[in-house]
Amino acid sequence: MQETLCQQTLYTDHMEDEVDRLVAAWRRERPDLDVEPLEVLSRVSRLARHLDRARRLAFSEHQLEPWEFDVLTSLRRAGAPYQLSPGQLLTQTLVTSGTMTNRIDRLTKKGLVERLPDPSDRRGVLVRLTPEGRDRADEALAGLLAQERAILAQLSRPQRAELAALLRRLTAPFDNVPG
Amino acid sequence: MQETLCQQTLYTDHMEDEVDRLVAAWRRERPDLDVEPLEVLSRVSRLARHLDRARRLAFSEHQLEPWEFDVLTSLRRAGAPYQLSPGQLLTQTLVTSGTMTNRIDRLTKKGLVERLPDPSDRRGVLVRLTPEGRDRADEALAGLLAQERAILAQLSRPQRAELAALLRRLTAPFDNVPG
DNA sequence: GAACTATATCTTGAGATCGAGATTCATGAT
DNA sequence: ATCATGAATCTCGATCTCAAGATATAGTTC
Repeated sequence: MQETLCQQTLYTDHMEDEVDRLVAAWRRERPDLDVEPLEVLSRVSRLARHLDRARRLAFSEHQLEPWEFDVLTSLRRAGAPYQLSPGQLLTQTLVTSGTMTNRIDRLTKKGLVERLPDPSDRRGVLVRLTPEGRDRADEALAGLLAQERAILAQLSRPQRAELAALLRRLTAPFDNVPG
Repeated sequence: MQETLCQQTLYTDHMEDEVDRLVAAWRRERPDLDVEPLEVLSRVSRLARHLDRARRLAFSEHQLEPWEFDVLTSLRRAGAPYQLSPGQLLTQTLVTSGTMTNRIDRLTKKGLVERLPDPSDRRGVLVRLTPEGRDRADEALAGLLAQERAILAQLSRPQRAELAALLRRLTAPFDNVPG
């Protein structure tokens, strides 16, 4: 079973992508450099951009922007009463504090979240999902999962698990240190 | 050798990351949904954002922004005479045409690229790297590769190859169809 | 309990991106 | 030749993001 997995992955399906062309170009132009790192990390960056575009399309059916989705779902999965501090939202969405203030302002105007004073820390604020915000998040999530499933159909289930495990080893250092 | 690879990957090093927490939260809040796709694609998106931040830092030593690096290196690896059409730059950098026009304007002002009329198509333009642009690209690339190597040190060489192959299967459909 | 240091959030201004539409030229059919 | 269609690039306005600094409050040490 594991051998099958590896053989599949390592030896079949050599359809080229832009990164193959990019790496080949570097090897021609700069044969003195080892560009192996690009094989992984350029693919990550490019795939993320493709995903952004696809998500923007998927969400437009629900009149949601990707950034709105990110904030609303962070609150949604926090569980009832669906509230987090702006600081917690920062670590989930990986944007700066100025950006988050702006996002909360706009979502408040749209009636999808509301700001409450933090009862235990007068410096702080809590952002809470409104019932409408919760519904919008749930709808959009279902759509996103359908789209992502289609993209991942290129891989078998064990391949997806393998991929997730390899990626985790790269993300964990970022997520677990001050970063 | 392959068995070793798989065993390592599948069974060791279970340091958690934000996506593990995110997936656990969804399974608690929405046990009716299958959120397995997030294990892969949320990691891709988040890792890309971490990489963006790291790149911005690495490039600041060379007074380059990530977007400048992307354009300059696209031209650099095209080989002498280091020129491409704006359209070719679009497919490499995955931005819109308005963005690319703006980028070329700014790089021209900085003296890193220049615009030439396309001799074979009077609608078209060619963007050419200046000698200084070429040097800046080469310097920054070396720095980037060093940084990326450090990030990838979490994985063995065969694991990196495996990861690249799995990612290729996801990027290839985007890169090879109209998209 | 006063002074410091650290934390949480917000404000601001500059810059970058996007989408839609306009412009200019190429290509192919009639 | 003329027209229609399509392609390549640019223009423009709105929006989004970031970085740096400002403000207010919490802890901590003496």
